[in-house]
Amino acid sequence: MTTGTDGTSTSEARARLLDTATRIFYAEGIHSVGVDRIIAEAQVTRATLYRHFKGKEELILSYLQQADHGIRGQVAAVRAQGLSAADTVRAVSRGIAEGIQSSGFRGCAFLNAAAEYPDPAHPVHQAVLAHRQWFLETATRLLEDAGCAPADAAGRHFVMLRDGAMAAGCLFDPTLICETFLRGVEGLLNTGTAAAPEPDSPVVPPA
Amino acid sequence: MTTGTDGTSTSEARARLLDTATRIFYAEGIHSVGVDRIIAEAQVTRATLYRHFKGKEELILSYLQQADHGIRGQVAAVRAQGLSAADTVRAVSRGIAEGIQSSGFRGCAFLNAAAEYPDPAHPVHQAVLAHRQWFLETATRLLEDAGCAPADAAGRHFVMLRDGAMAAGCLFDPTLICETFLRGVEGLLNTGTAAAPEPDSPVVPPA
DNA sequence: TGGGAGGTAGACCGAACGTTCTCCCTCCTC
DNA sequence: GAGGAGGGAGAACGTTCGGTCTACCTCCCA
Repeated sequence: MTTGTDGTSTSEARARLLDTATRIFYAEGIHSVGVDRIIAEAQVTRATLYRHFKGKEELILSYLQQADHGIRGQVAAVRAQGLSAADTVRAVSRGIAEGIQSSGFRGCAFLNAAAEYPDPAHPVHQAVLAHRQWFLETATRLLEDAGCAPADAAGRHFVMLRDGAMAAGCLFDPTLICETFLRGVEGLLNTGTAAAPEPDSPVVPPA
Repeated sequence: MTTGTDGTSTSEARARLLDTATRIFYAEGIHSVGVDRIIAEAQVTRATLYRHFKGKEELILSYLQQADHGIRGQVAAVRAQGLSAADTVRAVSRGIAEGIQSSGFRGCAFLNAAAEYPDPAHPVHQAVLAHRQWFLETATRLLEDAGCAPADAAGRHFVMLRDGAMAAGCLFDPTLICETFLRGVEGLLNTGTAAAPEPDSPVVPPA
């Protein structure tokens, strides 16, 4: 077994295992898929699975880690284009929209995983939180550069639109979802952020 | 066994079973909860479960049906107050925000169920779609009455904000989520809907 | 010329899964 | 007072679950 720069082991069988797990977990969910399915479709034996992963949970975490790397790479690629801040936001949003409209789209891997692992102490849930924290910070920074103020509110607004679009993208016409999402982003860029509430009428009711 | 007006059987044991299933399914997910857990916490025997439900799937569908009734009732109660259309939208939104901020909030029962049942042909998935169709139509009608045009786009925008808020409400500070959501709704009511895109630059990229 | 790493093949474990079954008790109603 | 429905108690069904195990093969490299 060779060892990659990040300390994770690499091998053909391991890659096949992780790719298969990614495909099936994303398409069908996590709890409903057994390791038997995965080793059968990856064409490896049980022993090989447990040679590379401590158990199913480590396979799930690797799946999410791979998804996280993919999204970070996508954002980094857009930033590397050297567009204006607002156009960078637009390009990232278009990338999200393309994902939603692509065949096999099944929602956000992280939102789906969180739905299956609600316990905040569970490693899978924490991996979701970590990814979302990064995404919120990244979005907030981009919108700040694009002149949106307050940037925190704009970033949260952007993430909320994205979450809504990703969640509904496989439950409704993806074209209309993307149209709504991209118009929402455009509105966010144009108005800076949603109007602040009047000081004497808090928008948030007491709990 | 007595029979209710809607054709479903009613009994104390059945109600205990459904309430317990609702509580556990919502809090912990569906696939990860076995019928053993439910019958133990409902303090009934296996025979009683299978006397009232054909199987676990019928219990899941009943759980979603109960949630659907609850939400429809909530909206109906708001509409019965005779507020202006815009204030009706605000009141419904405040109700959503209160739910998000309540203890034990675990996201949208329907989005969570869809994450566990991605197959569009599955009865559980179809129950989710049916609920969402009703909600979209209801929101669109309310926003149309509130003067938002085009109402379709406004309705989709509202549902997208709600989905985003519900999905993130248990993954981030609920207070901030609600603030963002309610500001977004206010912006939607004020501007009618997001700005239409320029005719020569479609917001939706080709697939 | 070894020996370790990676892999295959397949038996096996205990536990949990959803489901069905029999037996018996207690009400309520005709 | 007979009968049926609702429910309790619990054994048992076959299947699948995640995980461990032994045995053997094949490279590659020291």
